[in-house]
Amino acid sequence: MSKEITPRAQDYSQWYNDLVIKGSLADYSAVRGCMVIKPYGFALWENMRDVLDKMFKDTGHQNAYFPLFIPKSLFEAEEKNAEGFAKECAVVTHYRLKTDPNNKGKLIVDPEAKLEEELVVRPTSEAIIWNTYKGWIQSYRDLPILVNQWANVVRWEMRTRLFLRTAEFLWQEGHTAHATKEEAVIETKKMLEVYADFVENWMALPVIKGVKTANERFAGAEDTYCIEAMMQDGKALQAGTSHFLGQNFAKAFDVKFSDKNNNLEYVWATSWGVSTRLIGALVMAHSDDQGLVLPPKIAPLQVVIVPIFKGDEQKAAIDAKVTVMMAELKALGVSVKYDDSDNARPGWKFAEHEMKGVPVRIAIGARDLEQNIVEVARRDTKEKANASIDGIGLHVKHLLDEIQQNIFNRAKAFRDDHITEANNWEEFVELLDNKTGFISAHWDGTPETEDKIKEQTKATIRCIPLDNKQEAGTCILSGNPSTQRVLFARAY
RNA sequence: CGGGAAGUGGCGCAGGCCGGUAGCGCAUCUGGUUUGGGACCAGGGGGUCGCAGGUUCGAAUCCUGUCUUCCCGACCA
Repeated sequence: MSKEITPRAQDYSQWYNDLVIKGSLADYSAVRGCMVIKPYGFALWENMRDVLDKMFKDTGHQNAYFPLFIPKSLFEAEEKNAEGFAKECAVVTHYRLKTDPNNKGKLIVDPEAKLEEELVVRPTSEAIIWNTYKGWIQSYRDLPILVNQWANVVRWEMRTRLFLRTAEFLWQEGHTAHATKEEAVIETKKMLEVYADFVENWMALPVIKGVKTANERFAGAEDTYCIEAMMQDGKALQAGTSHFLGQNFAKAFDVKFSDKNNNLEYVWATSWGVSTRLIGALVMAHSDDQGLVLPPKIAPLQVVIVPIFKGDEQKAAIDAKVTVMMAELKALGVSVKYDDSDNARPGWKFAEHEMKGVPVRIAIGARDLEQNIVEVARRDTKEKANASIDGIGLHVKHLLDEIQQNIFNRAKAFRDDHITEANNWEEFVELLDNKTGFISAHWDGTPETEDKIKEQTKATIRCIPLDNKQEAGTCILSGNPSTQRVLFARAY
């Protein structure tokens, strides 16, 4: 099997596909736009999910599960939300197949089994959840409701890409209900912070926290907060969103509560989500031409040990040492695998584990045993160094921390180096054409201007950064006055 | 959905124009030698050529339809 990866410089898209497939994260399937997540990729997702799930629970949320199908009449209740997703909904219209009388052994949809009402396969769950919340909420004492769901959703995209945009994807969606606007806004921002914390400190991916413009806002939201990450080709990738939904869904589904003064009020809402798309972000942000580079804190496997030996005697001596090292590493909470399979030679194993992004590789051979050392190779820099077997556990544990930090620093340095200010239209266009990355520029605040810029350059406003510096300026396109810079980029 | 490319043993490809019953490399299996950056020798197994029709004595090859994938757009997390 060819294991060569297309170099980034040659074809960035192909490089990405190669990483996902040859790194054993996922595979194409027989289903249009849908991928198979392979065990290694799913282990990565499980690690991410577990950390996030704990963070949600630590902030007071509980998990629940709502139906995959949403009756069309419920789905259309919140008009903007429905409109926003209408173009990409899969719809169930029948509930039965039957054998084809004209074609033996084949099945056809039974025309007599047409549903009274079509079912929309959820592209997001606000509708079914708010329809449910109506029954849960009568009094201010029932609030807040802090619920999260881990689920799959379907969005029938025109063009799909592994992890970045698939017709079906896995995600979590938090849906909360509150008595006051203030509380809902606080919740929205809190969850944005949780996402930023997770993506930066676990995935080692620096993000910019911000607010979306009206054009880029979630359908049905009053405000969409987001974290934006930069990929190695300079394009932006929305890594997570947290929406303040106002009372839109409460009004659409008639969810009211009695407050302390016995006034009937509409409930305030938020929703927030991250998806398997984060895996795509991870791959594109850190990896290189040799394969994946995974942050130790969420890597399915942190350390691999490769023996190098001639004959059974040497193997036995190495095995004995490795057993001790493995115990030491495991006691420190490090995940480690001893790759002593006999069907591949060391060089092949080295390449294979680099491809899969295992953060640390330990090689141990007969001549190392004599000196009581091993060769420790780190994936992020590909540096190799000898280390004493005594105290190897702590040494590796510290190295994993260092790798985690280094991957983050590297990504952050790249990102900071690729955010450039543009002060007029010529500079803006020049930067887009000649330097990849984000552009910080003044904008007059109107959707019309934003649309025109998108039309002419394919660049969109990724966000208005939170805590943005206020400064007087003029819009790069219209020349109208502006009070702050916003971030533009071409995006995934 | 528009433009381009592609689908042939597990993977990567050749063959196709000019129809005659499928080949190469890697992987795999057996035996042996090997093992400090993707080993070598010898022998073996595995494919109704994406799917469905059609033309023909005969189709991987020609025709029609269809599905899927990749790249570039429009749409989007």
